[in-house]
Amino acid sequence: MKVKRIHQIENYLKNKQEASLEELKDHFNVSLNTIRRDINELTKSSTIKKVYGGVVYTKDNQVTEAFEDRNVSHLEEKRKIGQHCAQFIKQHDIVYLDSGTTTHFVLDLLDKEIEFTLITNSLEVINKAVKFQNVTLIVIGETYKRSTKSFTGISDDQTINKFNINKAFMSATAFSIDNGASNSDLLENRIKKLICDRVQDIYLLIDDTKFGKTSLYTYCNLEDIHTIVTNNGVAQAYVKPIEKSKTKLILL
Amino acid sequence: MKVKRIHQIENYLKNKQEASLEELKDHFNVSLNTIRRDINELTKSSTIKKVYGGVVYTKDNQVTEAFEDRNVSHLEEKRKIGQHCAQFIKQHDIVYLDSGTTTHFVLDLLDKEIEFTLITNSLEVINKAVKFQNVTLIVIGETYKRSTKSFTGISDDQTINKFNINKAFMSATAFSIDNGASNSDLLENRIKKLICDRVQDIYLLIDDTKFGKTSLYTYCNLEDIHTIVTNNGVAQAYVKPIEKSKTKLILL
DNA sequence: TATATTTTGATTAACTTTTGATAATTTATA
DNA sequence: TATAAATTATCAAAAGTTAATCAAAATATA
Repeated sequence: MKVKRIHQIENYLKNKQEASLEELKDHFNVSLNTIRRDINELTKSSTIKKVYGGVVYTKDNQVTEAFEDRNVSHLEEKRKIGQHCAQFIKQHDIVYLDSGTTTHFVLDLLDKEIEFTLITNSLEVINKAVKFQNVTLIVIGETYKRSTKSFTGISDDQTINKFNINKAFMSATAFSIDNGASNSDLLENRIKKLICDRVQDIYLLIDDTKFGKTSLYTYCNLEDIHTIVTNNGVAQAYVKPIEKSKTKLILL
Repeated sequence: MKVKRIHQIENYLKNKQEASLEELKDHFNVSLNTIRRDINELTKSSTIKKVYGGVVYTKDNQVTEAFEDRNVSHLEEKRKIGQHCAQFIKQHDIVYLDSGTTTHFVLDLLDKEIEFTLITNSLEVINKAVKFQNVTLIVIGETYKRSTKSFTGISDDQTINKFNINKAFMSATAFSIDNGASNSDLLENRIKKLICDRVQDIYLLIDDTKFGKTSLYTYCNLEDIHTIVTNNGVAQAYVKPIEKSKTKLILL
């Protein structure tokens, strides 16, 4: 009985963040005394703090955007790569911005006056894009995937196929001369493939650590990529073949 | 409870941006002296600044929901209505949360442990829902509409029709006994209608100012609504007919 | 079933917060 | 600069909270 109630109290506090002892007494129909004893036990084991007259649940509830960025590797390279691509978006473009930790930076330096259509499946891109008054924002994908902060899973290919996209800014888990741009998630791969099949200019935004690797599913080959934007540090073994191809290489 | 009041003061200021000490004294029913002491504590921990005769909330760098809430009328009623509905969401429910300024509050007091599927077209709901680890989050609608912060326009009705939703928490521009729940945007109306045609239990979350009015398009009639949740202040002229109907009425 | 153990609620004394009053000081502005 | 209003500091009374004690009730164990 007691253990069960203590657990319930913990849950109650998790949701409400804070509560007075009076409130808990009424809610759990026990005496103030009992609540006190329960709270005494809880404060030992849980992240609950006692304050005069009540309790507060202390656990970092808010993870800020900046905090999330802190765990991104090669952040500054990615920022540079993304921001460099802002210049490629022109008036009346129909643009696809991929999910990932690089592509959303494209919007950071983008002129707020440009009118264009932005198609994306990335929640980070969506939240940055809503601030652009002249952007027509379209989301594709249905089911939210926490690990990539993107909406994956599309009900039918027609949803994507009806858009005439002229520029796509893509991310990738890996890139190699032979296997092109690849990633590891099947649902995401399906969207990437559908986009790349339809778009005129594919921009691949990857930092130098992605080169010479291959992930599970290829979604696009080297010859289909219009421009690769990356940071300086790519080995000559990869630079040479790209320079021989018709794909443009930008080293930042 | 001191801690609770201080927290409430902080929230109050987040919404109002600024307040005089007199105003705070009246709102929280404590002495000026106590408010002063509370403010002193708050200025240490929060982004609140003391000015002569009052306090101001200095806008923080994160995009807070509170900032957006600033211009919402009847905010406290809406918060109460939304938060009250948290209890209706149970394990394994498939829930639709409508766009609007009330419905997203449902998530504020919701148990983070409950596993359920959440379908929505509201960006505010999406951004609150991503913090729930046990929620399967599905977005419907494609094109972002700034005025309602929601995704409207769906490529085909099948997208919605494939979900078996059992509870829908709906907002409305207006509600009347004869014309039911109505709103003014055609694209939004289409989604609302599709949802209401398929869902088992329709909860209508509206503040008292919406009663006795009719907007352009009706999406749902009184007899189809399971429960109306509103604040106390609804005229008897509307309360009586609802109580006679099979629709439940909750006055907060 | 009887007995030990735990949990509970009532009581109360010790303690903390809140309050309002007063007086001295600071601040805004006419 | 004068004046009114706001602020700070201090204090003691009032109100609310806590922790300790103890007996009754519930529960577990022999």
